[in-house]
Amino acid sequence: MKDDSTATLLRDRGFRFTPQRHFILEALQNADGHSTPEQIFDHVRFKAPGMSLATVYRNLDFMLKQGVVTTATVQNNQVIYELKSPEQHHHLICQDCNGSIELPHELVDPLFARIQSEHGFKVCTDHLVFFGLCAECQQAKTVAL
Amino acid sequence: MKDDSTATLLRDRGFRFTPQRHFILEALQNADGHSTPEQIFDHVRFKAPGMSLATVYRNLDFMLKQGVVTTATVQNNQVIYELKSPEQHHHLICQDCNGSIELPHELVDPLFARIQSEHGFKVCTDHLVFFGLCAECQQAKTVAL
DNA sequence: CTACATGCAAAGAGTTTGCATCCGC
DNA sequence: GCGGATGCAAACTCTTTGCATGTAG
Repeated sequence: MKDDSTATLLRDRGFRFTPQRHFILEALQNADGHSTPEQIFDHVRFKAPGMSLATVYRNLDFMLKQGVVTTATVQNNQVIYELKSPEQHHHLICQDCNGSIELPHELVDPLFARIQSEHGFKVCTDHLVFFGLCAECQQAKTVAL
Repeated sequence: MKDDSTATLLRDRGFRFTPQRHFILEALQNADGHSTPEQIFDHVRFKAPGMSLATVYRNLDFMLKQGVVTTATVQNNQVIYELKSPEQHHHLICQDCNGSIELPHELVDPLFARIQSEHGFKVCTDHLVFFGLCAECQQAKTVAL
């Protein structure tokens, strides 16, 4: 359970580990990869009816500051959250089936290195999301034509 | 003037080339790289007082559909627009000085190729924006410490 | 003259905030 | 019991939409 370590972490810093925070973390664990605040709220509302959407927003922001979650802004102007994991990675999201694939940072790093060497620019975005078509959906598209 | 060709394009398709559209294109040309709807509105309001923000939104959307402009969603959850240019490129935006650098697609393409070969995933995002620190601001940061 | 466009204002979606109350530690 | 956290509702920002009017071609 990711919960326990996070609970300890927060308490050590003088914060509390409330049921609400527990359910939010749970939602993030269940959604493999990425969740919008709305999706998290849907999960959480089911577990703890009466819980407020404002609490979801406040806690996502709070956990972001505490380094428990990361965020990425994606195409359709939505913010997604995910649990921060030890190895840095990114996501490929299929615009047809909405499935998500993890992309290890090793593939992206050469690009960032070239940007640094050729433009002197240090990329700070630590979580990228690329939209496109997964193998199955590409296939489906080709067949359909 | 980019205007002329766009005017012809739109008219050929049965649309009009209004002064408002002219000013919006002008704003996009002046802002080298990227503009938010708000920034475009600021430019345009100066040239044509009385012009509506709704018109800016409507026309950005319209020109996106017509293939005259492209869009990208960036970090702080803002949408930026830019004139579609013949060679595909991306942007590096400095989070300190807000300056922008063009990144040719050639640098990004190897990554997309690897994503395709290793994950069978075809990336469809055609305009990326990476946030980070430009050379000068990195320097400034280092000195400051 | 006829559709396409515009301006205005109101409506929507998504997110933040103030304040009284609650509850983890 | 204290100070952080929550719920509720109102406020705020960004964007879209309906409708009457204007205007490019």
